[in-house]
Amino acid sequence: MAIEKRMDVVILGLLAHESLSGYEIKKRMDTTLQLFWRASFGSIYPTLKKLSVEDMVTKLETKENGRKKDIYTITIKGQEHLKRWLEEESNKDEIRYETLLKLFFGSEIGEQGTLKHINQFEDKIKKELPFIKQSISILSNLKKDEDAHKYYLLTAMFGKKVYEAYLDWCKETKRLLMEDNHTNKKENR
Amino acid sequence: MAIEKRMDVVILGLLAHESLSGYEIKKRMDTTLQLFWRASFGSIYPTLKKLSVEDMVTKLETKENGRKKDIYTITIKGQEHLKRWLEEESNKDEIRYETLLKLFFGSEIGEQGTLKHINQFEDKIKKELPFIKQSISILSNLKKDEDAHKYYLLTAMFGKKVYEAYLDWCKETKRLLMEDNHTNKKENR
DNA sequence: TGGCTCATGTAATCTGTTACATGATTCT
DNA sequence: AGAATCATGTAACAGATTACATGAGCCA
Repeated sequence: MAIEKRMDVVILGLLAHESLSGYEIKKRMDTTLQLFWRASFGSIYPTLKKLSVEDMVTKLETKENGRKKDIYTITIKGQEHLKRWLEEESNKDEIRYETLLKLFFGSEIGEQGTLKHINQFEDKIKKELPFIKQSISILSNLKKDEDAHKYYLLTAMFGKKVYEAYLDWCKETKRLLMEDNHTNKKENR
Repeated sequence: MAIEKRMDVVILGLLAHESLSGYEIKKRMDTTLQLFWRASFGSIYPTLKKLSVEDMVTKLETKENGRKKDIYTITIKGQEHLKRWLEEESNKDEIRYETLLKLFFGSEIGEQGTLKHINQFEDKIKKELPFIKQSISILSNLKKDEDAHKYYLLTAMFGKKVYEAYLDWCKETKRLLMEDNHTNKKENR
């Protein structure tokens, strides 16, 4: 495995804040954690079952207006497990940008193809950045209420910084490619 | 699988530039591509064999001063395969920072534990940044010689920008955590 | 009535890592 | 002589995705 997603601790981390169902956990992954951690149902439900067997969580079958739902709550043992992991040093940071890989091999498709990738990347980032900024303003107000929000804010700020660096790089890179292009044209005269 | 490493196209991309052995490919992964793409022998050799069967590459058993070595060369078919992938839009960009995940759950271990992670992260980045800068200065001089170097330079510049953004964020985040700490102390009096 | 979201789950499959095995050459 | 690097390879294993299956309630 490239880098594990440590489904056990991600789920425990979410449950440490509030009890949730598998479906709700998935929603968190698609929204709050979306920036740096995603997962599918095919890994969430089995992990929940595993955690249940290991007494890391307890399952409560509820019914909210006729609709049934399995709510999971973290146990002391689960909290300890989470804390142990949280206190370990991480050395598993990794970025994997397919865009970057394509750029690396850019000479195979030339300037035009490369520019297309950069523009696509730029568009995606520009579209996502407002959502991050919105999260930041919401979390800035909320952070006094609950300690956890302060930490959510830090990760959102990370996203903002990094995304802005991306945009910066896009601009600079495009200029660099254009310049070279211009120089080459002159030389070809 | 979270996100595929597309061993086929990475290897073809490297071979498009120069013929290499499996061992040398691994070295490229550990140095040049290290920033955003890594792989183990356990995936390189089987992929090489697969590509060979599919006529994407040809294998030449050589002997360099007594030491034998299997050099792989890309074929026309391989080049076409690579180009097809290069021209597709990528939508598989993903960062997975375990550090960030630990920060997200920071309220579970408190300020001190969180600061430790930030410092460890900062140290790692500070240690790696000089290497990126060095690559940039080398590639800046080389880029006139060979077209490919220009594109390598772009990815190195990406690394620099992002790493600098990380350091910026570390500084800001530490200040923010300290400030809050100070405020709380006053309130508790 | 049909489509969407809520809600849970599993089997097949894929992909890549880890760990091991083997052996030659070069450096100290 | 022994350690490190060069060099190739494979089997066991793990971890997660995809795709599918199922069913209930809500909205238009």
